Amino acid sequence: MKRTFDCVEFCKALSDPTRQQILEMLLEKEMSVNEIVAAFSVSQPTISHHLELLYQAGLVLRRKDGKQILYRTDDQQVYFCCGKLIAKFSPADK
Amino acid sequence: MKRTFDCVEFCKALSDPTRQQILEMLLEKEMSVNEIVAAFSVSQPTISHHLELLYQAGLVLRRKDGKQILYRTDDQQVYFCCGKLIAKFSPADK
DNA sequence: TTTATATATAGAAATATATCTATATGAAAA
DNA sequence: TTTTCATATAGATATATTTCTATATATAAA
Repeated sequence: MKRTFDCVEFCKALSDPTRQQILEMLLEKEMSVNEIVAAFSVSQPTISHHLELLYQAGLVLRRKDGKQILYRTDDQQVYFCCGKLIAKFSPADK
Repeated sequence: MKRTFDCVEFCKALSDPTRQQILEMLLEKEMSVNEIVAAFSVSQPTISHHLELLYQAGLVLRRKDGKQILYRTDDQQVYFCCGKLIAKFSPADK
């Protein structure tokens, strides 16, 4: 599977507490936007904005299911990115 | 060695290209502020600001040497933080 | 001591980000 | 079809971040 990696984009995607929580939630289960909204105290457009950002960074996957859009964390990609991060800043890997 | 870890603060510290470059440079060698400034095209106060941010995040160490302040990456801490990040978002660790 | 050098801090300006309300879009149900 | 529901987009606002210039501080050299 071909993957791209932009280390700054990856870290920016994780540099907000709401996005980190979303990503963590979506590790466990696929959820619709409304379900995610229900778990936070910010508006639906704000959640959609965070989801779009995570999607652009390649950290979540999404699919349409009727009226809903279901999101889930791309845990393989997240793992891949964490590996790249370690490789960049801990090359010796003590 | 006791360490603290704030996953959002860690990612924020890495969410800027200049700071990532600084951190990478300081993996290899200890450098004074002026030496770091010389490697970039931004002002000395801007570099000092980034260094302070990295320092507050615990990612660099510093010591005084005469008139100069020498900075270096705390590679143990960076490695520790990367580990925490993986643990948070890739708990299964496939 | 005065002067020069290295770094930090203060304050302002420009840019980016997070958030909101209002509305558009698109799909399913009535 | 029309209505309803789920999500996205547009546009505005508030806040945070990055950057600058000017200046303070602290150390070493003259």
